[in-house]
Amino acid sequence: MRNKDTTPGAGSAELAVISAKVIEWQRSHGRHQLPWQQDVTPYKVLVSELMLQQTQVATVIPYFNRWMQVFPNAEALAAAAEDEVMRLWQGLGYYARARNLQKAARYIAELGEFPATLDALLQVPGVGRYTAGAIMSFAYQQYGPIVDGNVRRLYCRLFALDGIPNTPALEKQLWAKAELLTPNHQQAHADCRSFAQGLLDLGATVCKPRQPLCELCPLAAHCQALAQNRIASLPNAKPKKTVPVKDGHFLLIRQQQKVLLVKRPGAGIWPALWCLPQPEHAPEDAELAGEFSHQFTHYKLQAKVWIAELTLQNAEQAWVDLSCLDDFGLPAPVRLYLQSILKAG
DNA sequence: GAGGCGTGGCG
DNA sequence: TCGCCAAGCCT
Repeated sequence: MRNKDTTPGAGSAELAVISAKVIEWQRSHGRHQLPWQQDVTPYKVLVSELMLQQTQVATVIPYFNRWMQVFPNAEALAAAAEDEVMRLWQGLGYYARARNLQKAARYIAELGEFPATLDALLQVPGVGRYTAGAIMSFAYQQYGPIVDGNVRRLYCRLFALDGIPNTPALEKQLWAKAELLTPNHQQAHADCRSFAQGLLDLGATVCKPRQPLCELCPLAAHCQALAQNRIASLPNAKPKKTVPVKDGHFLLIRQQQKVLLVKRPGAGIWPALWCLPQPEHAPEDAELAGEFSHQFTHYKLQAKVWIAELTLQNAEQAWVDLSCLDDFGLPAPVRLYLQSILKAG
């Protein structure tokens, strides 16, 4: 019996048409948002993809350019001091990425060659399933399925997937679609890079979270959510969780224009960054120097800064002139607070 | 496998 | 002001 696919909108022939349309759209409409996509190297893709995790392109660009000036290759990064790595990453957030990136550079330098298969890339620190696929697609122009926030939204609409976001069940469906839809470099004329870039750009500029531009979408004829008039309700809303408020205390220990900073531990919040000392509780009989608050993804920090005298600090420490803060990697809100002191005189 | 992990932009 | 979102990964 002939193998005939009767599934509406999900046949392998239609999948091939869809991926071809993504590539064609990318070639004619796609933007080259990333200036380093000329002259691609695996190291550049690794650096940019780590920086781009949960971070928008416009934010990453200046960080990437500075990074490549200082650490032009994996060997330079492998040999760098941790403080310099953190200084260049400061302000970008999710600081474990910076530490992972240096671990990755050391791993690759030790390996002697850049990993070039999905399985080998997954062994690299900081590289997960998405990043491995992105490196295969962008750096090697080979088969590399990707599922990120853009692709998630696009596939949920295109295939009318109405699972609950952030659940293994939906993730499994999404990756299954990605593996089917992603072109293979063993096929003739496969343009794996344009497909991956096309997916990301379509998600970012057409299949947007709010007010998607379906009239401009090259996949509109294949979109099940559009056909079912469910564009506005797919993907399903993420279950929302209330973020707790936490109190935090910081010590301002000054000698004229210098403040005492301590290096934070390598795990938890703000790993390996320099920061004002943080006691468990507010010191007794201390004068309040100031306050600030900071909104994290998972909680809100209400911080009080207390004027204090020099005491023994159980951490690496440094006296830092307020005019030299750029020499250290600091948490963004702490940097803001210290800059306000400098401004006030 | 659920939760921790930053920061900035935008409606 | 507030909530959502962003080229996710690790434990």
